[in-house]
Amino acid sequence: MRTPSASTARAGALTADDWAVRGLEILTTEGPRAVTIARLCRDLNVTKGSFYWHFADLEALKGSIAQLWCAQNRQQLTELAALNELPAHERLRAMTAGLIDDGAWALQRTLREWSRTDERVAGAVADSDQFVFELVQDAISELGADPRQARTRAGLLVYAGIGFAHGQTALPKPTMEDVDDLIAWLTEGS
Amino acid sequence: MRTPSASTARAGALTADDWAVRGLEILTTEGPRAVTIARLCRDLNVTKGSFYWHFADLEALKGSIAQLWCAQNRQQLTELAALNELPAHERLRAMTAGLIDDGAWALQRTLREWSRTDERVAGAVADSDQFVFELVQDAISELGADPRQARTRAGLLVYAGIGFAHGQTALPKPTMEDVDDLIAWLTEGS
DNA sequence: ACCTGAACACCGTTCAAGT
DNA sequence: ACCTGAACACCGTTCAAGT
Repeated sequence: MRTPSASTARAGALTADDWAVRGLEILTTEGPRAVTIARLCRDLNVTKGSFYWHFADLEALKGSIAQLWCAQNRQQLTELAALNELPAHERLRAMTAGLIDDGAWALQRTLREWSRTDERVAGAVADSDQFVFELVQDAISELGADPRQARTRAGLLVYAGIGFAHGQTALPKPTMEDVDDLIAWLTEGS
Repeated sequence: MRTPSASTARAGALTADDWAVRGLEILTTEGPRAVTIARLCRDLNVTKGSFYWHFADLEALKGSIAQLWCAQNRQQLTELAALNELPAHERLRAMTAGLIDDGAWALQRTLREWSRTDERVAGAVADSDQFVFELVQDAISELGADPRQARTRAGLLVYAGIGFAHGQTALPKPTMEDVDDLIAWLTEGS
């Protein structure tokens, strides 16, 4: 990733990827309001003109950042799915537990926000959601639900996960005990 | 609402409320990016200095807009709760149906976004969530769930609703048939 | 009490010109 | 191919001055 894409690139020259990497770093540590062209230029020691050679506009950068995030995210989820050895029940439990105390909501929220104004971001987020949905659906299926049940219940769970990440509201935060109850109930016969 | 709050106010003078009302209009019809001080000044035929007499900064305006939205929202929900005559089952159905095809997500999404940077907005959104949660919890209770079940299941439903509003992703959009299934299943005994 | 007018800092975007 | 430098439009914020 550190090597320039084309062999003709000069020594200190930047790649579009360099901008995206630094952008994701800033987004992660300082939030969306800090991701600005002027700020990136300061960090990378170039002027704004350089940015506009690599990207059409700010939206395009957001798209690249989103793709980077999507790749990382996908890998993390794949590791999680590699818990395939565990019984489906345990897999579900691990996924929801990860959701509740993981600090990665903030990123996800911002990406969803961006996806409203940028097609590329929307695509990356949709990919991620689809991936999670299938993991959950498979787990519920293995526990003996018929296909229709597995689909609607997986949808309910995944939507609830997204809602939990976006809520952070006055609603009661589920305890691990609640989660166990819900999973047991989700995976009962109809 | 059109009459100035203080009796000492001059004829053409603006109220803080006037700014909030116009702000909510713009937010509703053109989205969050259009809600800008300069734009409001154009619409209201005043200069920016006028804005800063009424509000400390842009965040303060957002807070006022949020409170306005919260009031409207609360009233709408109360009407919905006035379906108290209907069996609880029908109430749940009406609420979820309203969620699925209502076009009011966009507003809610923006308000949640704003609530991350403004305490007042966060308060208004929390109020709204709490209100919905109690409606759902009561309905589920009436259908014979014990208090603990009612709490966790209502949480699951409400979070799923929030997630659905924020998702708009690649996930399957639930049909009304799915909703009926889920409600029936939600309100079964453990 | 309520607003104007002018200023300032900051950001996104464009583009001719450099190497 | 990759970047500088300077310009422009636009927005948020401040503040002295007006009525």
